[in-house]
Amino acid sequence: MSSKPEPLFQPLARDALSQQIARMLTDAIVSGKLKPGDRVAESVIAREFGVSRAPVREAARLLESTGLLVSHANRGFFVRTIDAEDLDSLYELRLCIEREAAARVVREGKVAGIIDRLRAQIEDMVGMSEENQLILQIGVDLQFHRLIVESSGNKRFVAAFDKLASEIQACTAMIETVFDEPGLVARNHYLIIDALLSGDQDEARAALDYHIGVARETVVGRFRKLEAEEAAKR
Amino acid sequence: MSSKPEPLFQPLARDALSQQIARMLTDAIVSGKLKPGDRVAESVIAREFGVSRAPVREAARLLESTGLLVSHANRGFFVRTIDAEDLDSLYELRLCIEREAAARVVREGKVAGIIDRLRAQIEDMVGMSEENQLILQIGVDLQFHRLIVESSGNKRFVAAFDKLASEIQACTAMIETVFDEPGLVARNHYLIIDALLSGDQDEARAALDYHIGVARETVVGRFRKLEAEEAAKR
DNA sequence: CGATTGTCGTTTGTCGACAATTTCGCTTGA
DNA sequence: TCAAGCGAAATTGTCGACAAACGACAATCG
Repeated sequence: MSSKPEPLFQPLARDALSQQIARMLTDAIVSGKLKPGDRVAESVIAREFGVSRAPVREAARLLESTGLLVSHANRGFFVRTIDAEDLDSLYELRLCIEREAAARVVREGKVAGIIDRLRAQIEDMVGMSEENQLILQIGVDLQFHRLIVESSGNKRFVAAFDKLASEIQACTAMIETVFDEPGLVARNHYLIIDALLSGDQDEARAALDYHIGVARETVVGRFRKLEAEEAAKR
Repeated sequence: MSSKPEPLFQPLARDALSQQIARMLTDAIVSGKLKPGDRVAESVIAREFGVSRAPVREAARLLESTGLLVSHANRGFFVRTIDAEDLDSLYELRLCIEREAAARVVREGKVAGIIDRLRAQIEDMVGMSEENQLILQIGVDLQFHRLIVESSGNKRFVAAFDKLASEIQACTAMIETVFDEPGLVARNHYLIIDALLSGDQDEARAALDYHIGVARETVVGRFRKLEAEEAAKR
């Protein structure tokens, strides 16, 4: 017999049901299958998955802590509605974290270790952009930024970023085709790479100020427009 | 009859068991009755409160999302252990948020509206410091900073700050008598007020850089020392 | 006809029980 | 003596059930 038998099967996903359900729900929200304001009734979800309400409840509480769901006492869970102002706050916080993370990456000379992966992710983005895979592109985009945050070495930055990212992803996915020119946003990430490579902390900060500022204006602006249309409708 | 009937009763506090339990547990942790690494078994807590495990479980999940507890699959909840490096990350994130919040408070001219409350809180701190009510003083200290964050108008800042604050409170409470001179730390807050009143964003940022920097060095330094002692012991 | 009250269905909050998993003391064998 | 293995006890993950709370609509009263 082989001393190290090639594993015939993957260990099957045995994390708690609640975790699997949380993932499913997250996907449904960030991909827009569940829309802001939609009710997420424990009993309904439980029936659909064929499980009891307990794990669903836990999954919901988990998503509540990440901000994707909100709960009203005795009335259950709803997909978080988010207004332009709130989204703007979100971007402001994201900016705080990401610029300092980038500064730290530069300060501690960790750019070289991630530069290849960053480049690869930009390529991925460009590709997806050309195929109009907007939602996937947003995912990779956030991965790119996450990688910077991650290699700052500050675990709290990462945790906070992740929390924001899922919400930003959900919001950005809501507004189809935000961006004018295919691949433009993707390629703009090269400016960040340049700034990181410059070795100047302030330049790194400025690059992110600019980059996130553009995204912020675009997405928030779009949101305000949607809100205005919505308000005019009634 | 009065057109707008003066409400005769306050809505009575009827929050769920889980919320009450969460509060109790939080108190126990930040006051140091539960120490980092301690096991928090659902069944034990449930027995003590005389309730079933469900609300305890939910309370625990709530505290997990605030970072006070951690859960290991199939092994339950434990009071979060925190090392000096992690605490340092915590302070770094806190600094990011708070300095930008302060800058925004200055930028939007909201200083006047809170200055009285800020002063009152410093007085409270001084009083508690003189009575050696360290834990209470820490609470008011964080309230002071929270007030600044809150009046930045950025709800995300507040949410993130709250999450950090509970952990910082727990950690600071662990190390008795961190501070040399009674009332010194409390009175140092006047420097922040001065900076806010100066109307200069950068000055506000600098004041918080300094203030939080001192706290960071003190608390983290103390933590490192504790860790070293702990390591030497074995 | 409008406002208040009663009722009903649905959903959450909580419970006690069972199955699955981990932990720990004990035995066993080298 | 000590390590590995086994089994009982304790603990978590999940379940189905019940009671309380909520929202909506019908019934009642002015």
